[in-house]
Amino acid sequence: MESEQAIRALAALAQSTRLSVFRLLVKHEPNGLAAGEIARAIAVPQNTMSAHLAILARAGLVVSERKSRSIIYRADLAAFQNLTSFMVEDCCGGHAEQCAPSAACKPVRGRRAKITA
Amino acid sequence: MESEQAIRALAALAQSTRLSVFRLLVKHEPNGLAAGEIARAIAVPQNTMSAHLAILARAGLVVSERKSRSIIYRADLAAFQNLTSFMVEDCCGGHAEQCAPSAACKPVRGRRAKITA
DNA sequence: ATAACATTTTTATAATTCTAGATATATGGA
DNA sequence: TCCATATATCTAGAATTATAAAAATGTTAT
Repeated sequence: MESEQAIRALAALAQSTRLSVFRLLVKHEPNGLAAGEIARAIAVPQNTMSAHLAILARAGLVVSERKSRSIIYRADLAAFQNLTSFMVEDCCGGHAEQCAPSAACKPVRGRRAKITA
Repeated sequence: MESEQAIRALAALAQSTRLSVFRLLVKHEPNGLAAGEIARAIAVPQNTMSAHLAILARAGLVVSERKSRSIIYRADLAAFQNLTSFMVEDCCGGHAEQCAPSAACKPVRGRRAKITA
């Protein structure tokens, strides 16, 4: 992952409405939720929500698919995992065993995340 | 973790200088690095860096400790892990086994992160 | 006490982002 | 075709944030 993309993803999540949306979509995996339902659930005007969803999509954290009149949004969990792995890359200079009793350094049980699905 | 604190942490990381600092400090766990060394390593004026470090500290992502004239900064890996756990809380409505082949939903092997060290 | 060093605080300007009203586009049904 | 529904785009004012120069604070050694 490139730094620029990581910044985009973090900036997308660093806003209360969008963080709520992402967490809501994580809960609704793997079915997803329509844009209108999301706006209603979080009580935000639909055009404002549309702008927020576009930012999350551009950051790669959610994916969308049209289904009849609605557009269904889903959280991209693999993208999220790539992001967190990027942030703790080369933890403790590559000697994760020196780290505190935190699993942060080995987010995918030791191997480097490379999930692209 | 509260949403407000998560926003603070994400906003802290959503800036290129600060993201570089955090990743640098993750690499240097568990020893940490002095503020001046960080500024030099990332080639940023020391007062600018000081402001960025303060933001990371206020977000709880780094901790500092004076050591003689220098102030040593360290990444707080447990705080980072609490953050990522918060973001995928109740993943797939609590049925993580329904999720994609991504470990994002089980960041601490199933149990909920509660590390405070 | 004075000087040198390490870091933080104050301050101001420039740039970016949030929000939502108005409007536009796309889909499905009568 | 005409209408209702669902979502996106345009736009602009309000609020927030990044940056770094200047000055202040705290620490160690002589």
